Amino acid sequence: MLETSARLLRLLSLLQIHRDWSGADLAGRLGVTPRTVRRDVDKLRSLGYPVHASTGTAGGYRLGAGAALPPLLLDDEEAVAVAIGLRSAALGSVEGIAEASVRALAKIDQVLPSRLRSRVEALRAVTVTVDSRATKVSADALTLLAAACRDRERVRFEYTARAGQDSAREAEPYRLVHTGRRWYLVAYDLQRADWRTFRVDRMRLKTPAGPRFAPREEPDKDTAGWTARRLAVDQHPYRARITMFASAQTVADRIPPEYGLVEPVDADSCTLMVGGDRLDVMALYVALVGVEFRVHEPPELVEQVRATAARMARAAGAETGGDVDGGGGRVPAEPGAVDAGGGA
Amino acid sequence: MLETSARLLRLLSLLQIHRDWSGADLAGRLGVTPRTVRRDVDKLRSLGYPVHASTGTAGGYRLGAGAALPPLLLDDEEAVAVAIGLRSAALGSVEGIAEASVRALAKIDQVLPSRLRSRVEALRAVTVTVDSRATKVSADALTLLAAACRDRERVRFEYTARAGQDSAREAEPYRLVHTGRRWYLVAYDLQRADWRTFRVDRMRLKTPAGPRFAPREEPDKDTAGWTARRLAVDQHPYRARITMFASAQTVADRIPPEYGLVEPVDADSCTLMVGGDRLDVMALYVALVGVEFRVHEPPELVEQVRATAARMARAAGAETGGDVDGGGGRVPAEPGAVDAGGGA
DNA sequence: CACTTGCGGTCAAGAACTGTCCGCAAGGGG
DNA sequence: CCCCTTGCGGACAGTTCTTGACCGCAAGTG
Repeated sequence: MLETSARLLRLLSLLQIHRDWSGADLAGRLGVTPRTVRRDVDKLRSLGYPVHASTGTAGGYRLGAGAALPPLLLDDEEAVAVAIGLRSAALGSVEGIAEASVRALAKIDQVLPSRLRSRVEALRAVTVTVDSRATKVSADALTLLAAACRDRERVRFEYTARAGQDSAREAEPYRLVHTGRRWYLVAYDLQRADWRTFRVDRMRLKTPAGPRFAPREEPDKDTAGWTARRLAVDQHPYRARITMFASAQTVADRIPPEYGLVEPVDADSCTLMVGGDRLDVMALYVALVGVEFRVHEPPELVEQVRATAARMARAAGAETGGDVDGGGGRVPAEPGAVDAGGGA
Repeated sequence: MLETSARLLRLLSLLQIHRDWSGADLAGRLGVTPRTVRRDVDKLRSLGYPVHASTGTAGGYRLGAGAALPPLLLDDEEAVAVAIGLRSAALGSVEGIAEASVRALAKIDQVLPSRLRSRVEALRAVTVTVDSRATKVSADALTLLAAACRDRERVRFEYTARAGQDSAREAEPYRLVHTGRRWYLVAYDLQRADWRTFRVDRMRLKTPAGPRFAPREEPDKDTAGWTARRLAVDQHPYRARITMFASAQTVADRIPPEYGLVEPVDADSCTLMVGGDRLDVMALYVALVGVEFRVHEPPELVEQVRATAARMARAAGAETGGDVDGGGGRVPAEPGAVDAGGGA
């Protein structure tokens, strides 16, 4: 019944706009009996959304934090705010979430009602880019490229090579990589018949996008991904080599794929290569993986981890906000290196 | 059938992560026959989500931009990006969406899985506030207050008055208002037994939140809202008075409620009072309402509107990105004022 | 022209949904 | 302590919807 499915969505949205609802309230809003509301709540629960309920005078239903983010139901204002927020995040003001921002932006951009689009556009027009060091890349170009990667559509563009000469290119885009200052596109260049990375700020996209392409089988299992990660690591001012005392699979599952290169050592440990612009950020990120680790280089990062650990120790007993489980495992000693646990 | 509703949600999410899907693909993913997929697509359509379809070799289904934003299904990375983006937007880096950002933040905060919470927290920790002029208000406090307003929960806090003396307060929170530099809470003060506005940066919230309260009936229909808007207008460096040639209801429907005061004049026109920090932003916002208007004051804004209009004229023929419909209506002449149309 | 893809009608079996009725459990206030 | 409110869930019966299977049709693409 369409009625039923729609009601589930509405129930989810009601639970998001308000925190406490009585069964009777919900029943009224949804136009069904309280019994049916109870059944619907059960359905949501069995779908994995944690709906908490409490009895008594102050009782009611409330949506809690679960294993997965439920579908987010935003009103117009909120949608505009999200779009704007993502746009600024994508342009690099905040480190480490740029790629994800662009992906989310492409997602919301696809479905944003046009009446809201004009509002976003207007706000964009008056928003100045704060960080003048950042190379000038438009959020629009990034959104287009992200969508092209996602939908496997060829892109055509003019490209200005390092030497200065322009050329017309056509390529199959695979990944978008952000390296703190610049954006790169990892793509298969059709003229050159090989994998290439292009600096987005040197590209001038032609519209419309080209036809769809079938994902190319890559010479080494994951050329595009590997190139992207390699690039992400290499282009940063700091490059770190860290041993993580957990399986490569475990570590890879817990970090954003563009963030670093994971290479297995044995069943219980692996090497993580990451790049970053700021040591403090890198230290926290690595600690967040939640397994035991040891930093080998650079020395600055070793020192940073030491200092952070000390600061945390001084804040002794304070809630550290982490819910990651510390991975167990042996932690061999090595002079000059820092051993650190998870849960930071 | 729970199966059916869940499938609808999954279908919606599939359509969001990719742009073109063939019916057979979707059928495979969802574990049903293509015929059922067609039926499900029909259901989505009748729920208001515009699913476009095209026939032929390159055909398939695609989710388009519709009247309302569909439930947004974000993966972990994207959720973190959204949370971070909203946080920075809420703290005032972008004008005009701060309140909405806080509301959206409260919404996502309620359901954010804890494993993501720690990531957000870590990023927050390393993100420096760029705008040093902004008074120091934590996003956490704003989120808490927004949730308290939404859920109608009393708040208890220490408040430092202008003169400097502290006092313990308990209040029923109604609105959160952002004025470019500062955040204010409009609330009913239980000790004083009257409406008050508190500067958020002078509040020190106590946890946990107090009991829920029944919304107070207000002496004048919408005291809290009116106070909030009044505050929003008054606290800005620029205050504008504008006649809009449309009914007060129409105008009120098209602008964010905190943005300005709308007062009816007659059936076809009304007065809009708005405050702002930047003239260009104000000009765009007013133009975005999409009805004919005339700016009376301040003179700077009159000039700004004039200049913007000229710039747009020079960009003649270019797409202006607006899809708002120009409201018809008479536009009386008045010396020294600027007449401007909608659709800018 | 051949092929792919989406569209929608019809049918019958089966499954799910809903409202109604019931008693039970748990929290909060008087 | 009692009473009220609120959520929980079993049972039942009638209604409704869902699903897969089959069909022919329409519309892009090469």
